[in-house]
Amino acid sequence: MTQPVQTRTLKTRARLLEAAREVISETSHGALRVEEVVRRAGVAKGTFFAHFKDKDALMDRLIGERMDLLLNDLEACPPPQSTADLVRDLGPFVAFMRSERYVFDVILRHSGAAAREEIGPIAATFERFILLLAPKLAAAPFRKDADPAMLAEGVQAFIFNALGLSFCALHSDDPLDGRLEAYFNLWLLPPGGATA
Amino acid sequence: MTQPVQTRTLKTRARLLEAAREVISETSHGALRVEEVVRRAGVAKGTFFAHFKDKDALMDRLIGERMDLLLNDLEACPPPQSTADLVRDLGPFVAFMRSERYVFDVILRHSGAAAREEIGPIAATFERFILLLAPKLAAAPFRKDADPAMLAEGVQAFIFNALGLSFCALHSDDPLDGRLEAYFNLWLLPPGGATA
DNA sequence: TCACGAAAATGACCGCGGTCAATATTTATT
DNA sequence: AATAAATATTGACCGCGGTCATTTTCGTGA
Repeated sequence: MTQPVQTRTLKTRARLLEAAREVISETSHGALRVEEVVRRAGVAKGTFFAHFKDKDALMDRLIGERMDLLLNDLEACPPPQSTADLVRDLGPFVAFMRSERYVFDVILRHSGAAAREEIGPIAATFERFILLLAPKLAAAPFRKDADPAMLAEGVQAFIFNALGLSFCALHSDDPLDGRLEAYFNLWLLPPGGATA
Repeated sequence: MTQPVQTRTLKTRARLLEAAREVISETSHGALRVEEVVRRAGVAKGTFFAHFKDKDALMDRLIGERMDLLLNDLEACPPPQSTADLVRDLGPFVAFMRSERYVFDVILRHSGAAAREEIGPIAATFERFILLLAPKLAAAPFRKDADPAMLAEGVQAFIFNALGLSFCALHSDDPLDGRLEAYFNLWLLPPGGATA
């Protein structure tokens, strides 16, 4: 978990990560078993926990790296011209977060920094999310009376809220998108706009 | 978990719940072990799972009932005259949610209905939260251009967000309250108010 | 009061995450 | 090259949530 010195360490860790990615690609995040990962990596169970504090730490890393890739795409988008644009641009990112209930749970658990010490990959991703979204919101035709970073934090909060509510009865995406857009309209647009 | 018929069933369930409350009051929610609960209740382990789908279901019920009591107090409050008032009135409710990391996690996991079928106690509490808060917000000197229920949902979202962020570095309550008030100012007040 | 079907309780058992003292391997030192 | 110190690996073991075939208890009708 700290910085390794021996090449052996790097090799082992890489094998563990590769095995984990393999398992996930064949099944799902929620179906991953540490015992299966170490079996594929050809190491003992204890070795896993010498490299990752716990199973959650592995998930933090794997899910974090996936989210980071999706943020690259978001970063490449031009500033949205409407809340509908914003919802669309956020689509893949949100889709991954709701791809599995287990994934969403892990993300929730790590969205705030887990401890003072080290900021985990998922928490870092959300920091990046704010940093990346704020200037886009500032460049968009949205309200100008608020700190863009704060507006971005609100967007994040509404995404979490909508996801939390959506993980139940409904499975089609439309109600989620609609709900998000309604929130964003109230949060981002100046009053007198398209709000009810 | 469904409606029991025999009085024996009621007795056993009541003993399990009482034992669980006892354990929690002596230790914490996170420290509760099913084996300890059944030991105190004087029943076998399997009996527990005949009464509760899993440990989470027990927690859903116990935490839900605590939240419900706190909502009674919130209900008794007059409409807030400012966002600072609102933050103060929400205080006990929020304090319980952040009393333990484990409690917050359970609440997050159950804040949306777990399944189409039955709405759990915690999810029901949040429905009540919206229903209860909306008219108060409508009666408060806040923005009038939005559905009060939606404003209440936003308040909920910001609470979750602030809590998620607060569960890490800081332990004093001031930054949480301050953060909440800042969110509420932007979300609830008409522009041109006290916002930056 | 006895018998019998239904509901409840039992506890041995399993899966899986996580631990740790013992062992093996690498690196540093002379 | 030999030795010691540091680091990585091992796998038997534990804790605890959850299962299920079996047994016990309860309600009901003859």
